[in-house]
Amino acid sequence: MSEDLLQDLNDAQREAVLHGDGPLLVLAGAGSGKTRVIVHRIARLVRDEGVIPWQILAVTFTNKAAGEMRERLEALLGLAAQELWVQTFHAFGARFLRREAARAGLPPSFAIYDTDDQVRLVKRLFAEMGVEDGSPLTAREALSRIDRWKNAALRPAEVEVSSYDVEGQLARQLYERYQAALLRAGAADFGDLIVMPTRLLEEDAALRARWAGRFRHVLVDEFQDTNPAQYRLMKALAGARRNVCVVGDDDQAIYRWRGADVSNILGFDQDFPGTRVVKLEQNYRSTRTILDAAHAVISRAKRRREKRLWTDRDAGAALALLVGEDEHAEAERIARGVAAERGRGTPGDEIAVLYRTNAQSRPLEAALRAARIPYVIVRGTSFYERAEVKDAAAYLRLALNPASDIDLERVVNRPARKIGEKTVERLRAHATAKGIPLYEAIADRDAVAELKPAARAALGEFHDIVASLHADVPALDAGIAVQEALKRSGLLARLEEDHSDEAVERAENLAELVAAAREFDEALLGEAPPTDPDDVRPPPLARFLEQIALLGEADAETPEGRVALMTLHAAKGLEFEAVFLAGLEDGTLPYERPWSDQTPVERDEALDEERRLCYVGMTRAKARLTLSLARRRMGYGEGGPSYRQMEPSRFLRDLPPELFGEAVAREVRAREARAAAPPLARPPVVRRHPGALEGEPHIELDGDDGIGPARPSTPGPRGGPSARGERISGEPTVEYDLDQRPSRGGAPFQRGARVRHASLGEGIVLSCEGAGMEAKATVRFDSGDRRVVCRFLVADE
DNA sequence: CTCAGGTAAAGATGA
DNA sequence: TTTACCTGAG
Repeated sequence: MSEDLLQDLNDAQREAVLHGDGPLLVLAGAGSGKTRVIVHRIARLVRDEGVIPWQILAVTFTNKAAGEMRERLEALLGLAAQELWVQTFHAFGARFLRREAARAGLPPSFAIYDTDDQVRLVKRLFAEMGVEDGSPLTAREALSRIDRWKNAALRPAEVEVSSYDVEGQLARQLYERYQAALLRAGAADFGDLIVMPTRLLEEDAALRARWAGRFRHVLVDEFQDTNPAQYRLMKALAGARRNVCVVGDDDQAIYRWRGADVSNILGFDQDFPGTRVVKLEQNYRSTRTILDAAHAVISRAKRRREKRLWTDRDAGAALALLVGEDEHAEAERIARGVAAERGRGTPGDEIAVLYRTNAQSRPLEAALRAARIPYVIVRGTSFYERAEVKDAAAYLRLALNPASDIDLERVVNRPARKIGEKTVERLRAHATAKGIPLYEAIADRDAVAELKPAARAALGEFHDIVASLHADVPALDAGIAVQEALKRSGLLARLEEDHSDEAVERAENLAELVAAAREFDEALLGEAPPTDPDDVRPPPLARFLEQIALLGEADAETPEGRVALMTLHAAKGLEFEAVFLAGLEDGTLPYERPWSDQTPVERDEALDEERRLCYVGMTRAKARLTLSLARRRMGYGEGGPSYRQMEPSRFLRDLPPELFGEAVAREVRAREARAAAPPLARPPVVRRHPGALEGEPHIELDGDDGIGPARPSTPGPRGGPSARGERISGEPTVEYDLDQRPSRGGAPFQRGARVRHASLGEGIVLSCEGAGMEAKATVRFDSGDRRVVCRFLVADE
């Protein structure tokens, strides 16, 4: 029976799949078939061990991972897979709390507040507490402290802050009020979805017995990313049976900033004595070259479990490196590289462009669009973050729970009903004094007595809308509920009056929301009735709203044929034939905040995490990996945006030159020899490697490339076509123009040169004085003539 | 008191 | 570029 489940597994994988009861730690390197092991293990438990699907809990961190796991389980188990508890930690927490809402002091239809809601709530509370806007503790900072406490599963009363830590004291006070306000509004934040179940289980033995009793097996994916609260939750659920299987890789721990604690994985076997440890070190994804490169980067991390992935695949293609003068030139080269990749027949959805920060996506998008390459930006959320969609969601949440003040404040004047800040403020004063929600205050004669008749009328109208939604909508299917909310609130009508492009787009988004809700309803129809007697399922609308809060984009799949653009964080768990990793510069990757005040230890830890992030990115590539960097990048200095000279990433310097191919290695050796002697002025060298094919891995650089010994670089503006090694179609593709760089000093821009400025746009240089960093140019922009420091200008082609 | 339009400032990762 | 605050018109 289980034969087919064990086929095509290596020994280590088979050991993990076949492991019986008791704790199991699977250390699974990138591309080692980790998901396969979890999926096959679950399938085996159900098929061969007779474990009932709803007795198995498998938690992941991302919706993507949960979705993939569920899909593969459905393929193996069919309908039986539906009742498996396969979901993210947070989705599990929400599901748990819906059932145990009363114990947590929440209504079963509690809303889940996102970061935006949290910030608005904190600002409100700060105002109540008399904390000024310019306080040293911003709302976001305060929330990040609260978040940290929640990651440690601390309740407000348990938080200890030194009496000298004034901001900490304030944050602690805020935490108390914040939590009370959430409860009053009948809402939970992301942290609560973990903390509340954890604490309820830990403190109530009967409850724990019930839940730990029902889950005969608990599996945790991406275990390296668990925070202490999640760890305790897992432990409580595993109970005395201790059938817990955790799978992870400390080299891929990239969520330390979210409170993840690698010691959960490093110390697991101590916390669960008798743990069986299985290591998966054979990689099935990447070529040897890619693995060697990734290892060169990760092996220099300060704190890690020693291990090395191996493969029986060939060395494969050499790494490629692209160097651009600035982020636009870098993006152009990447676009050309992507085009070449497609030219050799790689489907678009097997190509990814990865970067550290979302801000890097803009020039990449522009370049891909210019090259007519279809792409898609993969982001956790975006659709549900749109203002109009959030407005609609706020009406729906009010329909379920009118006491949610944050939602009410959001939409009380949307669409505009002439209810302004002042009106709300007065209303709030009454609500606070009487201890009632805003919704009730609106219906309270005393509260609205002093308002102007116009405001009173507008509020009354709004109250009627919410009241009617509250009366009619909660039991309806999600699709109809959304439609009703859009209609009765007037959101859609107002947009349809307006024929601007923006309004049309917003209306389309709302239509999209209705469609998503209908789809959701249809998916529910396909649900088999629960065989689990304890399974209580909330009504469709509540479930839809929960999905919105937890899932972000309903469909995270890359549309067919499109090149995927995403952050390194979003790339975890994915794989592509060809990967372009952009921005390999110190400051970008590793990312570094120039003003950060970290201790040396914190710096080391942060750098290690950047290293792991780089490792994650590199190991996404199956066959070809291209690295790229920009010599300078637009950033923010004092006095607005300006170009920063970037040094090649230290991670690049960790890579052995041979990985870029023999030609590069030879060149680097030659340069090393030359570096011993003082460099003389030499004419630009352009070497072409005969016989290389179009689209082959290649390297384009002009001087300090990060491979081999560093050489002092010339500060000051660069640019102009001379520095942008042109690649001529059909020509050989390995190019170096090692010593080509603009002359030192002199006016950096010729009269008549086309230039671009970050905020002023394109222009033509009229005159230019000074030299180097201090040079100033008079430029004719569309908006008029301006004198600008050349540093802020880029040569435009 | 609301609203629209302008200006200054921003600076990372996600459930 | 986008977003948050500010200012003046209605």
